[in-house]
Amino acid sequence: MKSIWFEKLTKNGYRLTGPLKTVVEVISGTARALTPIEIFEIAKTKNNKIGLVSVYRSLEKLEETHLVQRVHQPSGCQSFVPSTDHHEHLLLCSTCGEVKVFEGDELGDLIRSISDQTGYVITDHWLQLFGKCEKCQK
Amino acid sequence: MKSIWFEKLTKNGYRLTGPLKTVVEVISGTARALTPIEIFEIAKTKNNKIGLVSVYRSLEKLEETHLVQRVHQPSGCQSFVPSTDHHEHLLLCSTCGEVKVFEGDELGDLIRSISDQTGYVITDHWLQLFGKCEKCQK
DNA sequence: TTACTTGCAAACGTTTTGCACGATT
DNA sequence: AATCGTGCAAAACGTTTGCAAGTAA
Repeated sequence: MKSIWFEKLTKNGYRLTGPLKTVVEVISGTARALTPIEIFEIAKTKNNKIGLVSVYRSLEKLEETHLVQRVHQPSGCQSFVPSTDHHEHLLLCSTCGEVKVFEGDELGDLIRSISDQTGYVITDHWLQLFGKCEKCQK
Repeated sequence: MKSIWFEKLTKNGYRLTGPLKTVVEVISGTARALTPIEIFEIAKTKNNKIGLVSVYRSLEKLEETHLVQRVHQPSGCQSFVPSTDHHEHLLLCSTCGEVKVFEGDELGDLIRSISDQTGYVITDHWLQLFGKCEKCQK
């Protein structure tokens, strides 16, 4: 997984430096949405020279390369999760922060109907589900 | 409309002060999502003594009373729109920021199926559409 | 060798807090 | 009269920027 990330980053013209590789390691290997500061804390255990600024700059590059995306939650909108090429939606555990991805929504009819009613040209949509994962139900 | 807002705020134990009333006037009378600073700027034209801090504190009360809600957009998550009692979704114009509200999503089947697949208890969902309003299409 | 990236420090913009004064109930 | 809300100033917070030094290509 990491090597695909590295390849895409290189293809986008970014240099594969220590800090960027560390951030990739941290984010690509987690199931939870992480904030820049959480990423920084974990990254420091792998590379104690890394600066918080590099985490922000790495996130910019990863977002630009569509390898990560920002997650919006009632509690805040600073955290990031790995992203994929295809259109997808998120299912978030409100308790532990675990994130699952799903596809296959049947929003076509709804979108067409809202578009007809409002005259809007609809270009994008966000769908997110919130709940409790199996572990956190106990 | 404003008087209903005042009533609900009073019922929640809040005092009807000048700044709060001004913020209600501003938000209840707009079709656009407004940031605290935008609200402050408009509020000053109606009450030049109002402070930005009061805008923040009024928004807290209005959110607590479920009269406004925060809007999440790719460009940021600081703006607010009037809210209603019933479950609803937003349609946003990415160009002018106009917000329309709609109900009646048919997400039940999808939610049940995702719940079965993942073992999550799903408690809430967000659905937002982005597009261009009729004016901004020209 | 060149140009991108780094870490640090400082700047920035938004939001929150402490406090004495003022206003609502 | 009691308590809640105000405005101001200062602090806190997350994020961005400028810069000289370091490093990948």
